[in-house]
Amino acid sequence: MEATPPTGLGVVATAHDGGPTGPPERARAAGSGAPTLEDVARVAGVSRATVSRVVNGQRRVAAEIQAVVREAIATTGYVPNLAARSLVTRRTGAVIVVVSGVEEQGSPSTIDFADPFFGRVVGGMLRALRPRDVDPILMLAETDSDRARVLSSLRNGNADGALVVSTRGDDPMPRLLVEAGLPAVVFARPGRPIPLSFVDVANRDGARLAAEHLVARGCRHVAAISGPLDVPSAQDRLSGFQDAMARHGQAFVPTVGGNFTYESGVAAMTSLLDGYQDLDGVFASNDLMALGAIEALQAARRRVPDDVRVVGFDDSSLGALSRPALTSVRQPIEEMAAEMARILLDTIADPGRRVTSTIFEPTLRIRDSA
Amino acid sequence: MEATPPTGLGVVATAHDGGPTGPPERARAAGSGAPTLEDVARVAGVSRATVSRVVNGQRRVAAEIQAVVREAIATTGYVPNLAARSLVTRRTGAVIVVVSGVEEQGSPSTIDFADPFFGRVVGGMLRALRPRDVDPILMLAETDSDRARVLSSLRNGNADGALVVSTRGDDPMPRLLVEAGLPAVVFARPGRPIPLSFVDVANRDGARLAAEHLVARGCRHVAAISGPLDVPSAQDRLSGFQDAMARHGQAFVPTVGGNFTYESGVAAMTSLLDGYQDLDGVFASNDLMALGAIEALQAARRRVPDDVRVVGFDDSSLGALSRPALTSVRQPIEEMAAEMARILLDTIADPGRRVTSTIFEPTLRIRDSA
DNA sequence: CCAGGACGGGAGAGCGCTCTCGCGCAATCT
DNA sequence: AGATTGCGCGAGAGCGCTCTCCCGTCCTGG
Repeated sequence: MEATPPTGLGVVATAHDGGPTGPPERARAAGSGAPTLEDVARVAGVSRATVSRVVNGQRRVAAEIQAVVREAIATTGYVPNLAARSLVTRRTGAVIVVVSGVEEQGSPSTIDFADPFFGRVVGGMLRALRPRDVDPILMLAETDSDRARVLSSLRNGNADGALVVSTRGDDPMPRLLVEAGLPAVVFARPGRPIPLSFVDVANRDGARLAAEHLVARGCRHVAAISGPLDVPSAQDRLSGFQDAMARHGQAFVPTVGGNFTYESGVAAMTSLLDGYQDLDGVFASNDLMALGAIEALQAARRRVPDDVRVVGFDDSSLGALSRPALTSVRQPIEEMAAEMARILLDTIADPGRRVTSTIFEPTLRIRDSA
Repeated sequence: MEATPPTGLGVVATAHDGGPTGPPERARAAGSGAPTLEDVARVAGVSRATVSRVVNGQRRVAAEIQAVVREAIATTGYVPNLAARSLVTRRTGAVIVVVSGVEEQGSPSTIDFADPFFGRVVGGMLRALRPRDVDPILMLAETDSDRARVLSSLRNGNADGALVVSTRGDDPMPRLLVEAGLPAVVFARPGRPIPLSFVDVANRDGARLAAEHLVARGCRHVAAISGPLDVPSAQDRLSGFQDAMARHGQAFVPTVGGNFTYESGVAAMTSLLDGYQDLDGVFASNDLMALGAIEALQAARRRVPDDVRVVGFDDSSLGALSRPALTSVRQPIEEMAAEMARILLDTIADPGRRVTSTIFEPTLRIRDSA
């Protein structure tokens, strides 16, 4: 591996040792301060083009000239100006991470930044982006104007592509991106089928895992708390769970819908207890609702897991810390996010690339609640 | 819904209705697709400079010409190319959000993206940045080379400034930024005093709130679980708590140090119980440790809050969801983050601006644990 | 009635970079 | 030996934008 660009605070200037051929000019011109290609070229005694070639490692450059140029780069503390580069290459080395939600009347936003999910996704992307020297620009997309802003940023090369994390099934962002022909990858299968790459977890398999675990633990009367059914993943989790239970003899699974919040979990469980006193197992489509369900169960004097077993979905850090610790279906969020980044980068490099999807297998994280 | 730009790889063009004065040229030149200032100028029948003035609202432009230009902009679907603009203005309209940690031998990173703190900070910044059309670029800074990368990005105008969130007291990032003379604002007072703007919460006041609450609830034998004392905030929280207790007659507060993790909270509490059986109140320097303390207390058959009252610090979402729900000192993270963004933007706009610090008052969020 | 502003607009010079083109030189082929 | 190829380098043209000049026009005051 050849020496990476030296960087070094950049402040400069390892003493300029009156280079071999270098004229007695200063390494830095008067300008704004940062050394340019021109400066490096002068110090190295070559042309701008050659320095550019060395920096980008494009065409072959004689070894000795390379050495001289590299030294000149080190001497001047040169770092490429990305605006200038991107102006001509039409590549920015940046992608937009769109956190997309749909504005609601009730709450100010569907986007909950305190949700650890958010950080885990971004963290996963970062780990995959950084090695390829790509930086993520964060943008919110709640309103139409937000979405327009994302689109124009992309359209005039402010960024090379988008990684979209939606909080709702009916989010228009993915469709807009496809229509604009922009490189993008979304987290979770979009509500309507569109030609767009995505990564997802095998939601049905995760639900099956939960079902089989409850059955194995001896549960005979289980219920489900589902998410909003317009969200594909909620849909899959529910039907996957129902199917698996049917396969184990329980034809009918009492189900109440929630909206992925803690409160909705409490409410759903309460209403479930109203109609079905003999429940001994519950599957909630996410951890927050599972936690709410546990709260409602305890309020109703049902012990967890002794009387009723509860399984969640997400394996969030909340579930690990609550008591009883929550048994939950784990989706490898970080890896999924990293894969999104990889797919996007590949798509940007080769726009003709087919739309792909990668489905990750969930695992069951068994703790105390079931 | 109006017809969105017809797709096609951005190829084009709301039907050009043979504009008023427009020559029969196409609105878009052959080029790469995106319309440029030149295109707009041609359609509007004015010069590039005039269009630029309208776009940037700089000098006065005759009202009617403005109208013509605006229409031309709409017709062509023009959006400024930020790379080109930034090349000449040396402003990018982007800031770097540096999530900074220090590499450790043990764990792969001190940065925990699953921590809701992270998302809340970013969310707060976003809300303040967006109205001023500035986008955050996310960067990790764990290694020296990461830090060098942040610095060079800044130095060559890849971004205008940095918002730094450190996870450790001895983080070198703030110092490096100051030395390089780059605009930056950090979250929480830096370990060593340096001329750098920051926002923080009045940690001592928060600790006092906790102390007074415990005293008011009748606690007579309280202990503290502190964070690493090289972190200024941990230091302040502890001494603030000790001082406040002293003012209320308890001269000595048994203290055990933790490292802000759940496990360290469990360990600290366990060791505290070993030495002091009659404890009736505990203050932990963050919620995670408070939660750990509660776990240890319950394991030792102490009821919370009946036997021992526990107060945490952070008012994290975890604390709200745990049982008993955690009483905690709340710092307005989102507002603090927003303030960071504002200070940074002001500093960028006026580099001569004094270094400032804004300290936020914490409040006590009383729930069930105390 | 004419000089002096004030103001609105155009021309053009770059910002720092990449990339195509062409030239010179050495190595290879006929 | 001459002709041909190929390779490495330099020259120079922009990428799309802003901004400083400068010039023409209109308004105002002496």
